[in-house]
Amino acid sequence: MSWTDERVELLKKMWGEGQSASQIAKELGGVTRNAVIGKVHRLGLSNRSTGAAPAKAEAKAKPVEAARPQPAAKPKPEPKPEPAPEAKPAAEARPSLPARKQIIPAGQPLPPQPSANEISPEALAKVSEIEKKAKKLTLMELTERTCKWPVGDPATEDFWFCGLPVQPGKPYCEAHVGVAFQPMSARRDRRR
DNA sequence: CCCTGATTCGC
DNA sequence: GCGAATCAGG
Repeated sequence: MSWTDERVELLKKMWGEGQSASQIAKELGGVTRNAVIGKVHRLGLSNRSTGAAPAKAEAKAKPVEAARPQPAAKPKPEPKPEPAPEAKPAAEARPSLPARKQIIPAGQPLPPQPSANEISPEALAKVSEIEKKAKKLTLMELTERTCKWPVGDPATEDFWFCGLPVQPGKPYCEAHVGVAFQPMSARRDRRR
């Protein structure tokens, strides 16, 4: 794979959004995170900071990158528009709702979320506890080693994945493994 | 150990 | 220019 215009563009975009090099590499495909980082540096956009530079000791006297040969064929005069958020489909008109009410759908509410059942009270407590510490990852941010336990209502903005370190070999973190994999013995409750 | 970006240097 | 290897952290 080579750095085509499109790929470079995506790279710039994602890097600007604060995505990690490895995430960008995965998205692009055919490149490693090293390649991404290398390209980032070559493009001269390694510094993500906006003015307030960290206390890094710069030994090299690097003036300012400026003269970029641009053959007036690119309708993109602006170097950096701004890290605008992704386009949202709908669901706006929510400037700020600090005291948002609990949205409890009627009938069969949420998708089968194994919790909410009668599992080990301890396990449940554990879950509700760690969910506060969850990293709240988005779907794209999940990796092989991040807990993929969904939290919240997918139809809402209050939806994210746990994201804590997974239990080796499992798709979930320790706490969520606890509620995900029931020995199916604690559920002899048949009559209802 | 998992991850992050930074740098070097042979290609 | 490219990116694997390596370095230096968290």
